[in-house]
Amino acid sequence: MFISSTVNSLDAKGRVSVPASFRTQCSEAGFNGIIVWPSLDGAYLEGGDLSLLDYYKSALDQMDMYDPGREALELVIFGESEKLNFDSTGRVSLPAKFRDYADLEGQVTFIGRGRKFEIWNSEAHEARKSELREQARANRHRMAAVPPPTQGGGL
Amino acid sequence: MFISSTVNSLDAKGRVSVPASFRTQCSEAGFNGIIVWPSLDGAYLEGGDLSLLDYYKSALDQMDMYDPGREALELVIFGESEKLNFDSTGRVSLPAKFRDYADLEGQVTFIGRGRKFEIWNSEAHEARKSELREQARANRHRMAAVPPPTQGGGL
DNA sequence: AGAATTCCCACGCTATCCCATATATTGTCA
DNA sequence: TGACAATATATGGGATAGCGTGGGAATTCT
Repeated sequence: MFISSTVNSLDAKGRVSVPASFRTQCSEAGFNGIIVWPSLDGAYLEGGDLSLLDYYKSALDQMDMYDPGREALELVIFGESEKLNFDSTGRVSLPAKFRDYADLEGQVTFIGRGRKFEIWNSEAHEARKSELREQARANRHRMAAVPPPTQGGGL
Repeated sequence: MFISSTVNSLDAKGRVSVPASFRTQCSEAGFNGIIVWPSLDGAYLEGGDLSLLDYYKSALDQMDMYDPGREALELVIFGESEKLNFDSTGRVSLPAKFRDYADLEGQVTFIGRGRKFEIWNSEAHEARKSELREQARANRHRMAAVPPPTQGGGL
């Protein structure tokens, strides 16, 4: 599971160290790197290990082969993702299109989210943090109402 | 799996470099090249590796042998496909009928879709991108909750 | 022969690899 | 407990190999 937050710095070549705990997590999944894609919900990136794509593939294979919804999902999930290998010191280099999309430069924050994680411009993430806490506070009572987690979870 | 998108340029001779990650994928499937055919859904090409044809064959074998729909599908899928070999630098040369069909010249975009990939005129693909994301957003909740994949995951 | 296709080599750019240094964390022993 | 050593982690920069691209030579087809 991806937990905790870390802020690391993006260097001039577009490289950033992936937090060590995330790295071991990913390598155990069979690929020495991470899968990254631009979020559908805002100006930040999402990432995970290889098993996440297998998971999506299984889910999509259950939909009709020419369902337009399936086609759109495949194009976005697979078409906009990148496999980024770790170098010998545990960094990945983020393609320019991703840096632009999420406005990344200088400090970058990795935030664990269980099955996946998010990558934010550190300032932007700080800015939304208090709002996030309020929202969590308002919703905390709903937690008891839901069944225990099933495997998986949405995009 | 075919993931990520790349834009490469089509030269005066009708040649285009296949993205390196797609190439290794295809070669591992046993044929040093790609399978390409005009899409049934629009002015673009679809492609994949050798295993994709097996996949379609299995799917078609589940239909009634003399179902006219099956005959049509077989004729289109197998009849319109071409096997395109890589040259020593990893390019294929797209036949004129394909370039015309998909209006390809100048910049060309390869988009991974998991089991297969699409080849678009780059401008045309850029134009549909935002709509695609919206559609994916609207459909993502339809992805079934499946148990995590066992291992590997075949295609 | 002419046209088109395929093969082959050469260039430039970029991403990747590798080593060196800085910072933080853990461990060991007096 | 405190100081020092040893390990793990993060960062910076130079060297290198891989990839995409263009163009010429060889081959095939008509």
